[in-house]
Amino acid sequence: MSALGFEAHDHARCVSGTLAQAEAYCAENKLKLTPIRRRALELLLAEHRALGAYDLLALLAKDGLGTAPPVAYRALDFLTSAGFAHKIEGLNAYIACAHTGGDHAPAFLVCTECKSVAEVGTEMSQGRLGEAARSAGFAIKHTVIEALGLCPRCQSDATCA
Amino acid sequence: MSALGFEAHDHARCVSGTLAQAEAYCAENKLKLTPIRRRALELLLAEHRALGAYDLLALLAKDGLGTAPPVAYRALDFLTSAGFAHKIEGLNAYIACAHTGGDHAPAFLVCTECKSVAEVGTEMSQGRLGEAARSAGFAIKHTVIEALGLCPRCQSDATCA
DNA sequence: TTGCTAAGTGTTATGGTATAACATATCAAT
DNA sequence: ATTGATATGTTATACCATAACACTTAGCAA
Repeated sequence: MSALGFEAHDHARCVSGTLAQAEAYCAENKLKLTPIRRRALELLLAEHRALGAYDLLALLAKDGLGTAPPVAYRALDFLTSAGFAHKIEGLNAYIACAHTGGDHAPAFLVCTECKSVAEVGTEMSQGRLGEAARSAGFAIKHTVIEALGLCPRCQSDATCA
Repeated sequence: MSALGFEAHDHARCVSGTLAQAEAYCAENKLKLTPIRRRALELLLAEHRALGAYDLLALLAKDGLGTAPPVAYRALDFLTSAGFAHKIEGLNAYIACAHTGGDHAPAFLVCTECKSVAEVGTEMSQGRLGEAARSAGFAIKHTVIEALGLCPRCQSDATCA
């Protein structure tokens, strides 16, 4: 799967591969990838687009893994803390991470039409934001960097509609 | 008022000056800065930090300017469309704009403790996001660029606590 | 002036997002 | 086996946002 994220790819492999990486990472780091958490990640990876917490909950419910909101939010908390998923603030939705495990400061291209997301690497201390933070004496804990718009596919759909 | 936003400044002037600019901008552009909208902007400017829609609504209610949520959201829609205010997605809150009027693609340093916000200029087509968008054929409509963390003041408070 | 249209406001109801709080269960380490 | 930490089940609630419809006001044309 390309870092740019809007291209076709072998999706089944992308899911199972990332899931395997997540398992390895958890084993190394004493994190527990419980059935709910594992399935939540699997679902996010399979959808390959940003899902709302309640969308995820509905999918988990189909598998008999829980029906109340905290089930979904706890799984998402775990996945985001572990770096397996990210919240897209511009959509109040969640996406599986394209680069398994650990802390990073990602940026996203988010299609508001089909909810597909491409993850782009950044460095927290780079760019204008980091520059501005340093000169203001501001301590960055977390960055939200998102471009909302239309992916190539949805652009063509729009022009033909 | 400095662009960096965490420094002391003559606040009464910063409020009245920006309000005057907003009035001028509306006059030029056939926009109607009605009493509710004007007061909403004034309140956001006066608070000088990010306010939730319901916080703003409570303040408007004190002035007898409305009690139901749509009152606040309509005012905020107008102010954000006109470029007089921005939504901070990371807080689901709203902040008066530091640079009156018109379209721009701002970035923010957001203190999660005291909700103060510094606005930093950016260019939509610059940086990694713009680069990535171009190479992916992605059409950016809007950017969300926020650094969440602690402002200088809240850092010192935290270390002393 | 009248009447039209577009924009703004008042209000009710509802939908969507997220968490607090507490009871219960599981598991690893002694 | 006991303990302590972590995970889960469940209820209730808080917070964020908008749909829909009635009514009013402002601007404009006939």
